[in-house]
Amino acid sequence: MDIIKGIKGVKDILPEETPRWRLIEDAARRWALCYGYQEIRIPIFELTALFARSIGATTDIVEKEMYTFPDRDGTSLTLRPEGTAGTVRAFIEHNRAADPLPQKHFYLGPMFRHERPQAGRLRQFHQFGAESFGTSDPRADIEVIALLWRLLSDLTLPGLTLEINSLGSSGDRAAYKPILLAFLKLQESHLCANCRRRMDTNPLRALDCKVPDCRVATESAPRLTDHLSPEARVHFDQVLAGLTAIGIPYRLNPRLVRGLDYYCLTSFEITSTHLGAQNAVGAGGRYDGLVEALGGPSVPAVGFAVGLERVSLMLPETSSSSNNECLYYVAAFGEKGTQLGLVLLDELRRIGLSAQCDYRATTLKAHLRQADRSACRYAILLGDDEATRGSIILRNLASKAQEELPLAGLSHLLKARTTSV
RNA sequence: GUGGGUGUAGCUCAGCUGGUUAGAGCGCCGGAUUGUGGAUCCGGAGGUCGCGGGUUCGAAACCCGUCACUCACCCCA
Repeated sequence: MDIIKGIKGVKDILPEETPRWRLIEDAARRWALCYGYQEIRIPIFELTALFARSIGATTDIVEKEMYTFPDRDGTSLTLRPEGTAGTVRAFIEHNRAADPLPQKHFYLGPMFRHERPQAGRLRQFHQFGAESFGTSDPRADIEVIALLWRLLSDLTLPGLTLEINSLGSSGDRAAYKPILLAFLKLQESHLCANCRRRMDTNPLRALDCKVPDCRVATESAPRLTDHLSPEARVHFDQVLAGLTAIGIPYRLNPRLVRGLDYYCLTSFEITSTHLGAQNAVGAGGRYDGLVEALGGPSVPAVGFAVGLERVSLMLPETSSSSNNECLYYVAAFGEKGTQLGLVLLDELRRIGLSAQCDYRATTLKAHLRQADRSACRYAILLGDDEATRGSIILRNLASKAQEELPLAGLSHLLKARTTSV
């Protein structure tokens, strides 16, 4: 019979890897809480219409990357391809705008996109994201970027660069588009087929095309940042000044155009030289119109998302080991020893001392080998000799020092010792 | 969706221009040590050579197809 295998692009995170994931997730939670963001847990699937309306009907995500399926009554549902849409939906649905506190949320969990897998890209992948609602002040942009930057720096990820741009207001982009389009028309013969198509759909995307000829052709293109309204210009300058004030280095990238429709004004991306072709670790921006577009009140917002697989790929080995450790190995063998060992093991665990045993082992030698492998601190030797004496031998596996202790009340004695240290 | 690379033991990989019983290292189990782990030595288990077809006296190797994995494009975290 054929074995059933996992789905393409969907990976198991095995026990050897979970400590590094916990390290990442714990750091993300810690930093988010530290910045005053509260965890929100939103569903893994939503009505398809939510994503179509928020992300943009003509984006690749919506056009060809969503896991969409009909519910039993025919309603179209979709596994979430990102977290902002659901967070905004929840924000509107529960009328959070009425809450006087600043609404700052973070989330952590799996996302789904039907793409061809490659290094740093999976069909089920994990994101940590933060969303700040209700504040149009540039300090909110700075705060969000700082949270992202401090988190990634804390994890000591190598080769990080913060790139930043302003997309202006929707009005700015509307005014800029014909100017850009006129320029692209002149260069049309030098552009790739893709970019020629983009001239009709989303001309801004031609600016961050990776085809070398296109880069050359658009080198002297008019810049969106030169066509910002005074308000957008001030906002952008304040964000940059704030980043400088708190010591976060950035690089202006006038070509940085985010793929999702809902972004406006500040747009940023953190890349690393230590990833493969997918070098973006985290990215985000401001999306002032989204809440209203989804039927809520007019509420400004800014946020980001980090790809946790990409963080994991970059995480230095040194920071993630030394976990999963167990304190006691109960080496119970022989007829009476085995019986007493079963009880002792349970007593240790009930009192909160981690303990394990390999039930397959029948000899002391086999037990000690397992104790060594499982990296326990101590082995408790309990054979028939000890059983008749009513004692055990406590062996320090590192120093090999042994001492005989009474079996009665052993778990309390050991508990008292570990807490007094 | 498009292109390249790779599929041999649990893992990492050898395997010559086709040649007889398919190999190594690591890991695993056992023994040397009848109640003391890691080191050493000895022994053992473990393989539909991704799958299907073809060429051939003979295929892990050559040809065709197919699937999987992987990297890259598109795009994105």
